[in-house]
Amino acid sequence: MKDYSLLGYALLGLIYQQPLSGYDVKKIFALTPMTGFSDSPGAIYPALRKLEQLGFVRSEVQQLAGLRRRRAFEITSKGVASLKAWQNKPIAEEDMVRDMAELLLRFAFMDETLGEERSLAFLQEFAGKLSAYIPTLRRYLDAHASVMSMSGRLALESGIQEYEARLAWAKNSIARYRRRKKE
Amino acid sequence: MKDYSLLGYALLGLIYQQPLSGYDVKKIFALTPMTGFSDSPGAIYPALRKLEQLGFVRSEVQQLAGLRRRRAFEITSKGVASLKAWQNKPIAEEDMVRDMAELLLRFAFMDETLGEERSLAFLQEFAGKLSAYIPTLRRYLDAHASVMSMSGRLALESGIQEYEARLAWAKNSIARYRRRKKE
DNA sequence: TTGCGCATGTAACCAGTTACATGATTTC
DNA sequence: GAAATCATGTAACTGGTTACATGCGCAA
Repeated sequence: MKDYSLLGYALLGLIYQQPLSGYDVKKIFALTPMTGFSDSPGAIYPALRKLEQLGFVRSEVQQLAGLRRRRAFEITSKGVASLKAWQNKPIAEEDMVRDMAELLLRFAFMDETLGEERSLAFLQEFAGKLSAYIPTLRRYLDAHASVMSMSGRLALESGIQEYEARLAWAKNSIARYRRRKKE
Repeated sequence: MKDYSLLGYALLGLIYQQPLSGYDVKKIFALTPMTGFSDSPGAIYPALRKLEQLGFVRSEVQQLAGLRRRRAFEITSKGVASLKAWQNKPIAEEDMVRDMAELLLRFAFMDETLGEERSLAFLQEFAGKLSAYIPTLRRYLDAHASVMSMSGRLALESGIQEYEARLAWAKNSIARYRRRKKE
């Protein structure tokens, strides 16, 4: 139930959707926009083992006719509970600063695990935190712009605009969930 | 000259601007938007040591009247060369996928180290790579949207919009450098 | 005189990287 | 029968995390 690595939760989220082998995961990380995660076996196989030791997944070696043997992992009820708990955590300011990717990952599987109602609530919380955080960055920039180089100012500006883009995205996404609810 | 950790280059960039102690660095990481870097001593002091072993910085213990002793680090010519080489590397597609933060960090100190002309060229390269990369993500989304949950689609959409925001930023920044050149 | 901020460090642990290693099956 | 792909693993290393540990100087 404790904090676990981002990779661990990504695996849990994927395996929640359907049982997967290490190689399946490798392909997903290599070929879909879930890049950012390494597709190296040295990352994936030990992480799956770890999840198994924790009792979050169980595995079974399959020897299907004509196919190579593969070890398929499926999520356990304990794993589901851990995944949901992680997704349900309140959003900390820290997460926004250090780990935007984690927040997006928490959200990515949320419809499936917690339902659309909860996804909407998550977005509202997210938008609220962003609205509070962005002005602190703007204030910093305004106060220090005069002593920064142009590239330094622009780099900071880029960071701020990233947050603004996320906020716009969140608002738009909220609207989409609301529209869907009405239908 | 080899690849070194992001933290290492961040330290090099900061120390390039002015000599710093470990505690100075800690404050910067804690109090400025250079968050994302841990301000824990267990991260900072060993990293500074490592840079010193590599010959990229040198340090000196200062005992100023009335003040606690502090070890101040300053960059060496070898450190400057390493910093510039890192900033000058061509932008790889991989960097865009895995390490946007690294690209922004390379740019953040660029005016000071390489000059505005080079900063402009970097932005042009960056914008070019983004323009090529974004459509591949869009195509993936279009092809797979029908089998994804709403939260899944939106999470991917969020990633794409982040890249679009960076591209808009880069174009706008290019215009700013150009305007400045004319003046 | 207590406690806070300055200031520097070490040690145990852990996750991920790179590289190595193996072997079956399918395709050309 | 060679090469590509499927498929799973291990081992050495490294960088960062958390937690611990120390001690000075200043202000209340």
